[in-house]
Amino acid sequence: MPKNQGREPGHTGPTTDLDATIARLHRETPLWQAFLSVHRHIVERLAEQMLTDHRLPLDWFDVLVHLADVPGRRLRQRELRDRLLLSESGVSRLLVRMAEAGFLERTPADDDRRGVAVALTDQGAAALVAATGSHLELVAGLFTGKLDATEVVALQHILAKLA
Amino acid sequence: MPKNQGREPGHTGPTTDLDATIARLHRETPLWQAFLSVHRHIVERLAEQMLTDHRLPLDWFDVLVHLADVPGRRLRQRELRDRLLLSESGVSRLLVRMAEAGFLERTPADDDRRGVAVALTDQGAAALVAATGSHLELVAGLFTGKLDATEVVALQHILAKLA
DNA sequence: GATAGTTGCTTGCACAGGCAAGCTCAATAC
DNA sequence: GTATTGAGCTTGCCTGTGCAAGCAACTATC
Repeated sequence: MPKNQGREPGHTGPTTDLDATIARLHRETPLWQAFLSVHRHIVERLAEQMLTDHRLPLDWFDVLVHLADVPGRRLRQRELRDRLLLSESGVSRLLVRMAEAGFLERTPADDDRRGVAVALTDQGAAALVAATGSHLELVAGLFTGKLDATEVVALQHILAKLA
Repeated sequence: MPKNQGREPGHTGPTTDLDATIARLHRETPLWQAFLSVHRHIVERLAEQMLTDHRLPLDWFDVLVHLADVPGRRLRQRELRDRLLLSESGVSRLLVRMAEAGFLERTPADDDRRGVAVALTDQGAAALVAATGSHLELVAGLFTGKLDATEVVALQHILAKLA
């Protein structure tokens, strides 16, 4: 690997800056890179499995979970937006698609006539119930299950500090 | 919170299934949810900072890092594809855009005339050098720096088991 | 209560990504 | 050699997302 090509020793130039930058990256990011890598691979597998086994995009599953998790199985669109970390338009169109597919119902909110209330349908609930089992199995297989009790506790602690 | 509405006690139906599903989700996913949440928030902040402070999408920065990290600052397109976890077409168009912006050069590979070799330009190297400092600071601020030495080791260990 | 500002949502536009089809070149079989 | 298969990359089409503009309804101030 040619370093500092065609430079007298001691000379400082752009190539040297670059080498220093690379060195810093090597020193300071492996942990973060590992975190990213683990995340990517698990999410990829979860999404793939959800889609092939249940014909359900993982995002849709997430929406179903959030809806089911709330009293009355019903949320304002705005609230979903917060939980999903999606843009307003993104949520809007996502929910339209899911409503067209029959997983939820969009009705005008009763207390605010601009607003839209999103309610889980029976079909949505059924899809959620059907998909959850194998999803949790895979989460366990790829994540939780790979760690022993001590590590789980440690990770809980660490993630709490990072949140 | 109304549960089991309009059902005699002991009856088992869809609502009960749903409740059981929710209960499982509550029991089995909080760790995974925490992981997802931490990942999302950090990535969001890193991407935002990279874009506003350096007019550089985080994906582009990643490409620059991978290119700079390799002897000769040059990679086959196929190799980048592996490291970036992107589809072939995705990489192709991403690299075209970055080449148009002057960050890298796409030339035919010398050993394989179908292939494309991607080489870091001086401008690309300069952009990387300029952006890395504040990026690493933010990574430290949001991630590594929030953990003490023991936790770092623990997390390394955990991520290695998950990889 | 009118007026101004804000909030919740939708829509037009632009852009990035995946898939599948296509093209060129390489490798292998014969 | 020729033929077949496959690898590396690009392009057309479709989908999904964000941004900004727009609209309707709510709130606050006067």
